[in-house]
Amino acid sequence: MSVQKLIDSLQKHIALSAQEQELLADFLVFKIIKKRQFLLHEGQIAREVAFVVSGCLRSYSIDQNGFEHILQFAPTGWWITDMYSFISQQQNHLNIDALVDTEAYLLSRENQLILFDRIPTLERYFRIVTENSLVGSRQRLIDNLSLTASQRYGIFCNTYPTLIHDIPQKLIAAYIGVTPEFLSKLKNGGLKQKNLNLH
Amino acid sequence: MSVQKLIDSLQKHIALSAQEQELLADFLVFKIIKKRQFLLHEGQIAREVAFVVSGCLRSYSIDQNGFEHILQFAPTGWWITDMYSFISQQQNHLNIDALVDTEAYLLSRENQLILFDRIPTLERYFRIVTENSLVGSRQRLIDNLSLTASQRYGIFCNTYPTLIHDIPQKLIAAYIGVTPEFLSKLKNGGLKQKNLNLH
DNA sequence: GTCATTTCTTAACCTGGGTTATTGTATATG
DNA sequence: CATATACAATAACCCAGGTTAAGAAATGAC
Repeated sequence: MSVQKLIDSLQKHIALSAQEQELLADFLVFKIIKKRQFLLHEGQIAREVAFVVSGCLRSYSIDQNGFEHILQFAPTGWWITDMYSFISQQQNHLNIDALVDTEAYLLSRENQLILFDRIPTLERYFRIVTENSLVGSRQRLIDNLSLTASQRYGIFCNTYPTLIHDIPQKLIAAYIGVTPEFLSKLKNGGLKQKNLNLH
Repeated sequence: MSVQKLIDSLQKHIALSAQEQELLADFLVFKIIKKRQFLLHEGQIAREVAFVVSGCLRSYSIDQNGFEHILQFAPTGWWITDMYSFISQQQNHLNIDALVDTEAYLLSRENQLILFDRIPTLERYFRIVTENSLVGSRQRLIDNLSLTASQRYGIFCNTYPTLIHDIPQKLIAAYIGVTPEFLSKLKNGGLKQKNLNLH
C-alpha cells in the first residue's frame, strides 16, 4: 500500500503508533490526477491538502495579463495546496494541476483539524513542515530581490535537478520569473554573465 | 505588565489557563532594543524568536553588492526571527535591528520546544502563526513576480498604513524591491501608471 | 544655533529583461 | 504518417527600472 510512503515521511519527524497510523489512513483519500488535469481551479475553495506519492503537481497563479507564475512544484514526497484558501476556507487564487500522471493522498482541512486533536504529534509534524515551507518561501523571496535571472536559473537547477529534464522549459521560466524567450536567450544566446557562483 | 500584550495575542487563537500563562511567562525574556541596535547579526545563530510589544523591528539580508533587502517589518504584535537559523540552529544570513526604540519578549527555541510538550495548545498557536506567515510570504512572492513596482508600492501602503510616515522611504524601497531613486521617481516624477487598482 | 550626516529629489544616461514576430522542432492525435 | 498543437530558438526593437552624480531638505549631535 502506498499510504506507507506518506507514513514514512511523517516518521522522519514524529513517531506514530500503529493505531494512530490506521486512524490517519482512514481520513486520507487516494486520488489519481492525470497529466494536465486540475486538482484545484482558481475561484474554488481548497478543501484539501495533497501529498504526492508519485508524479508531480504544481501551483500557480495567473496575472492580469494572463501570464502564469508558478509558486511551487510538488514532486514525490511533497505537500501542496493553496494555503490561503486551505486555512481560511475562502475562495482561492491559485490553480493546481498535474505535470505528469500523479498519485496523491488528500487530507481535508476538516479532517486535519480533527486529527490534530486526536494525534497531537500530527499537529507537530505539520508545524514542522510549515516552518520548513516558510524558510523556503522566504529564501526564494530574497533570491528574487537580490539575484539576476541567470543566478536564479542556476539555483533552480540545483534545487530541482530531476525536474530540469522532465518539464517544459517555459515552466522553469514561469518559476524563476522570466519569459520563456529570455530563458532561452540565457541558456543559448551566450549573454555575458559575470556571476554564476551559487552560494 | 506588558506580558499581557503577548498573552492577549495568543488568546485570539487558543485558550490558556492561568497556570499555563505563568509557565509561559517564566520562559520569556524581556528586552529593550534601542533604535539602530541589533537583535541579530548575520553569521550568528538565531537562538530566539521575538514578539514585539512596542516599536518596530525589521529583518533584512545584504547581497553581494552591499544592497539591503528587507524580508519583514515587525511592528507591535508581530513575531520575528531568522526562521532558517531558528529551526536549524545553524548560522543565519539575516540581520534584525530596531527602526525605533523597541520592547520585545524573547523566547528561545530550546524553551519553545519544552513548552510545546507542556502546553500543546501553544504548539497549535505557533502552527497557526506559521501558516499565516507562509500565506503572507507566498503572496508577496506572487506580487513580486506579477506586479509593477508602482502596484507593489500601493500594496505596501495598504498593508502597513502606519509605517509609511514613520520610516525612511528608502526602507520601503528596500522592501518592495526597487532603488530609493526609482521610488522617488514613482511618487513625484509623475510617471504614467496605468494600473493602480489594488485587487 | 551650527555643522555633519543621513535622506530625498531630480536628471541624464544605461541595461536586464520584455515584446513581437518568424521559423524550426518535437509531441500528439486522427 | 500526416497534420495539428505545443514548445524552443533567434532576432530586432522597446521599456521599466538601475546607475551615477549632484544638489536640496531633513535630522541629529554637540
